[in-house]
Amino acid sequence: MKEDARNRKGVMYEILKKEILTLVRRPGSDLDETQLAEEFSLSRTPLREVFRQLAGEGYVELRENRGARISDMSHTTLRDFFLAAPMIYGAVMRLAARNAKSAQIDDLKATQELFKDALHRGSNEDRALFNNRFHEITGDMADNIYLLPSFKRLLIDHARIGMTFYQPQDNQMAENLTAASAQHDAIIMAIEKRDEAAAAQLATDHWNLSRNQIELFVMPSQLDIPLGTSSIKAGRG
Amino acid sequence: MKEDARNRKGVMYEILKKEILTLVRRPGSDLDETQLAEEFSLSRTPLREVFRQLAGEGYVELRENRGARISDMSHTTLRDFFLAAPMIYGAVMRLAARNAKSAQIDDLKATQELFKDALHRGSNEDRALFNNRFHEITGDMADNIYLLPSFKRLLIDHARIGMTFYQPQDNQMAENLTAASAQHDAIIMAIEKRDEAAAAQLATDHWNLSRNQIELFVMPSQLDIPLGTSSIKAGRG
DNA sequence: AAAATACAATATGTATACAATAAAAATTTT
DNA sequence: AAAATTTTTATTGTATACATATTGTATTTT
Repeated sequence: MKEDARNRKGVMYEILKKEILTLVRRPGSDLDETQLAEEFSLSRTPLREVFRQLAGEGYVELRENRGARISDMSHTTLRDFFLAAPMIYGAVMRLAARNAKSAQIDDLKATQELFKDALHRGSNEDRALFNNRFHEITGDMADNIYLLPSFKRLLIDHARIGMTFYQPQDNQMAENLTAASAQHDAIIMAIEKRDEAAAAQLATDHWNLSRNQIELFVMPSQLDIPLGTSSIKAGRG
Repeated sequence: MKEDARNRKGVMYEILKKEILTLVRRPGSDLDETQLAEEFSLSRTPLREVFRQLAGEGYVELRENRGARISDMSHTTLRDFFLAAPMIYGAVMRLAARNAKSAQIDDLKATQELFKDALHRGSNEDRALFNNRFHEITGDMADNIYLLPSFKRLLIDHARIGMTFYQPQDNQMAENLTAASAQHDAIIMAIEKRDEAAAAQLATDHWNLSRNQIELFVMPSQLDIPLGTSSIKAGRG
């Protein structure tokens, strides 16, 4: 952690973000001002400013006179997420194909390589973080300040949902990760070709894959018990 | 301004928001910490926290070591706005029709009455603020945390664009305001009937009306000069 | 005189002390 | 002993003093 000694505030901001995205800090858990101030060698004043910024971006929730906590994930989270994500992300991808600058495309390719590397190494944290970065870049490419706030909010929970549901336990899950990586490659190509329709379609495909992955996780082994048991699948409706 | 004497921070937050929405504070203008601290009888510490919160919501922009300023409106603002608004607002309206609680519908009706009253009185500020409140309520009705960030960001500039372009100078503009009010009534009805398709269609209609209004403003009098002059309309493409 | 440097003034960022509020513990009352 | 009240402790919020960075002005150098 040889970051600039003067920029402790920015360091804390980045570390907290990463810890939230990778579920090192659990949704709903409290943030202790005094303890964090100690940990990052910062006084409470700049620390509280970081809290407010993170709150504005959706990482944490602030409660008057009662401290900050990591943004919670409720039972409606998945439903709300998959309701909004395809639309927002479809729009972002379409605009990314329209507006991407070549430097951004280079950045996207480099990030995809890091993502693949994390896949090989089997590092869940890095995979989630580079995947997050990959999508953030597409957001920047789209270059529309009105879409970005929701898109970034989606990416936070996308990472956290991914950390929860993408723990390759069986063959099918591992294959899905490979498929996701292939989709990234296809996304890069569509953007490079300025093929808006293809980009928008790939966004949809990407979410469908996510949804399938989650269903695999929620319904793991198919116990094959014929009658009288409540189905987990039904419980999600 | 008989707000709670202890809650000066919240008062400042609300006042700044209103002043930004109504263009009392111009886009791009600086916020002086010392002066505002004086004005609201607050020390710089809580003041800066409010800045960061407003920045998170898109009202102001923070620049390191260089103070805060009101979020700017650039030449691409209108284009970006009308690109994103119909989609986001269409989705919000559809969900509002699906999920609205009856207390929220009552709130919406009450706000619409205040909006109409402001129209009659000819108060541009109140019209913009109650229109803003009207749409905020539809956002709450939609009840999807992933759509809200972009929706709220849109509403900020919707209010500011409205303050710029809805200054009834001629008959056509005044008629458009009446039409907007009628659309609000229709929106309330669609939501109350849980007619999602109608609600989504009204969202589209509402933006088309806005776009027409802006064209009226940008091309005011039709000077009728035949040749050799550059068209303002072309300049916007 | 123009450019570059050094200095002064202003504004922003951080630390700390104190005040207000909420939570926990101990005491009193029933 | 259970409930209610008071007291204590911990945590959050605010003010102020100080440190650092930026901007504008004056001085020096070419």
